[in-house]
Amino acid sequence: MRWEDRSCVLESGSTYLDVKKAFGWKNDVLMVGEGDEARELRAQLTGSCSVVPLTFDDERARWALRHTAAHILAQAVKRLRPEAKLAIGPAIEDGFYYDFDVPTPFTPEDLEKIEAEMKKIVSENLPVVREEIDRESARKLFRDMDEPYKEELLEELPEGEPISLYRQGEFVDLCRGPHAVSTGMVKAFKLLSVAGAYWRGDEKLPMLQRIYGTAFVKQEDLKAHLDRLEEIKKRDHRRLGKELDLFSIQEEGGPGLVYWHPKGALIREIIENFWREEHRKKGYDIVYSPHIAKLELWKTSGHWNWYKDNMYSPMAVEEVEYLLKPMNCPFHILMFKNATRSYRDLPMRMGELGTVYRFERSGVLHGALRVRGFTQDDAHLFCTPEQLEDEIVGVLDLTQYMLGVFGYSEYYCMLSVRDPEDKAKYAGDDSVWEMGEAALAAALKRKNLEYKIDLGEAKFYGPAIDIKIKDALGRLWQGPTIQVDFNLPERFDISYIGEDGAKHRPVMIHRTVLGSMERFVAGLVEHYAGAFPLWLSPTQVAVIPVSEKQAEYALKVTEALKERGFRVDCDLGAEKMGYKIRQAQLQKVPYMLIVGAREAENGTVSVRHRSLGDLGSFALEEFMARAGEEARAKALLPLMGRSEKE
RNA sequence: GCCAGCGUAGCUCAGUGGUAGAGCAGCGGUUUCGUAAACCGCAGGCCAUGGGUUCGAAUCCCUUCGCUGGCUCCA
Repeated sequence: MRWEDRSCVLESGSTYLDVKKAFGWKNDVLMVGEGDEARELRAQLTGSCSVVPLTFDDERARWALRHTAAHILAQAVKRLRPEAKLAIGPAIEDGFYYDFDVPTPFTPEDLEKIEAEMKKIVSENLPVVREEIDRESARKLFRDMDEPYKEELLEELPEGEPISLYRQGEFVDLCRGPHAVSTGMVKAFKLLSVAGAYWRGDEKLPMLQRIYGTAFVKQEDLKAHLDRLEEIKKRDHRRLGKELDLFSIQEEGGPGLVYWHPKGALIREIIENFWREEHRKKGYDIVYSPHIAKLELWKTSGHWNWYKDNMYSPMAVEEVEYLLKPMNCPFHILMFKNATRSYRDLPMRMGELGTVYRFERSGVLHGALRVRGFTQDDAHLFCTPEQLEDEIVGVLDLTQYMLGVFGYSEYYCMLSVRDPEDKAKYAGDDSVWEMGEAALAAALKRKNLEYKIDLGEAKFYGPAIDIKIKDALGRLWQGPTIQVDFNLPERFDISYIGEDGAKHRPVMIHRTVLGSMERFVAGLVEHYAGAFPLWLSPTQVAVIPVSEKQAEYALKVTEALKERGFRVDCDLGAEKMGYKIRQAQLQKVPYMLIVGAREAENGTVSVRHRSLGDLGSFALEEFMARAGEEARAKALLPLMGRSEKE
């Protein structure tokens, strides 16, 4: 065995535990890396080779530890509620869960008791031992134990693969592994929540009780993780949306419908103006379309067939049935169709901030992120098949630029394609799907963007690029999507006249950059933790007089700022200055201008930034020039640092 | 939609069978203040909703609505 420049000789039948001992590795070693493989410590050596110790930092070791934590959870539940039937219990991103079928659901108090029992199991430091058995004995074992879900899982294991069990003390589970050596390794863990979850994620199957938890080797890592959860809570757009008075959802008006308050509406307006500007630069025509249309139109488009579950019931208008739009595409197609189009008109890029309404089941609504009425930054590009790839690249360019302005610089691209098992869910024949997928893939390649293939994620009318953006906390959000569609042009029989004078069928791209205004702004709130960069801040500057005596000067400063296009609040209330600063700070106003006798005399302002604090005094003109530049440049960070001045 | 939890003043929350409370916000005063909360007073609630149990319900039980965490589904 070799490790770095050291080596040791071990007898055959030794395990990686012996390797660990031989090299004197510390106790935080969870697994051993051997080439590309990660081995659990109790595994037998496969031969002579070079190895590396794997600790919690290694993803595989982390998953093994959390998987062991899941087993400890199951063991604790079995001790406290022997009648519980075990389903599955995997490690997941940031933690683990285990699903149980229990006659009465778990309560939060149960969670505490289970956690206490788990602590006991950890302190018992039970060895976690792998065992391989044949199918028949496994079948008998789980039948005797009365674990029907395990039996079901067992039957699905492919023939010929070894069937493995893991035992710790009295507990045994059907499991592929790998695991930590003993329950004692799971030093820091916490159960986080209980939730219902369908067996196999199928709502027709029984609902099980799922317990979520997380586990670490070190207590401080657990604490850091819990702090992060706190931070996520603090940034929650629902909380900040209320605190900053950006938007609300009114019970009297109905769930999933967003009310944009003046400050939120202002942010949205600024973003929309930016959006229009950038789209015009890129050769888009901006349009408006109605909110309802005849049922017949939705039959033609195929929505009535493929998208019915997400649409609201028809309403009768003079005995003709109309539907509220869940998408903008049919309207844009009608506008395309309204004139004879020449190849010279293509590509045609039709953009709209279009408000659509979709039925979402009550349980899925979530703040402004998942709602029933929302405004998409939608566009439909009509082009020739030859132009398709270039157009996709153009959309990717626009996307990258716009996201960058908001500070989203990392993203993951997914190529969403049909589920080959379930072609009935999609419209159109194989050849057009293949053409679409090829164009999307080629565009991604040209942009040097790495991507993963996402089976079954395509829309009903075509394949798509779905881009996930990473926010300030490293969380992924559904961002831009670009969909190729050969199907709707066919259904609406749209055409353009080619160079040859004959009719040809254009290709269509559906695309959105921001997604929806509701979701995008909610995402931004969390991304910025409510502290919008200057160009987006509803209030950019708060003018705060030191005392009433400077009210006149404060108003003069305010007027000057307004004149220069700043969004300003002047706080002339009877409160003390400290109070006003606090209010502005809590509202996350970027700049506070404190004006007292000194400033009034010299025509200056004392500048305080919400995150940099007191920046000293500036001539009003200088402040306006620099803050103006910061806003104009859409800077993500303040341009007025103290260091620069001194 | 399903499972669980929750719903008390504009907001954040106390109150678990015996007369509805606090802080902040609001309003009225006093204070004119130098970088994150001045002081005094006033007002504010059909305890989400409808029903039941009880001498008596914010509190216990059921209904409906909404919210939260998940499952399933999505911009």
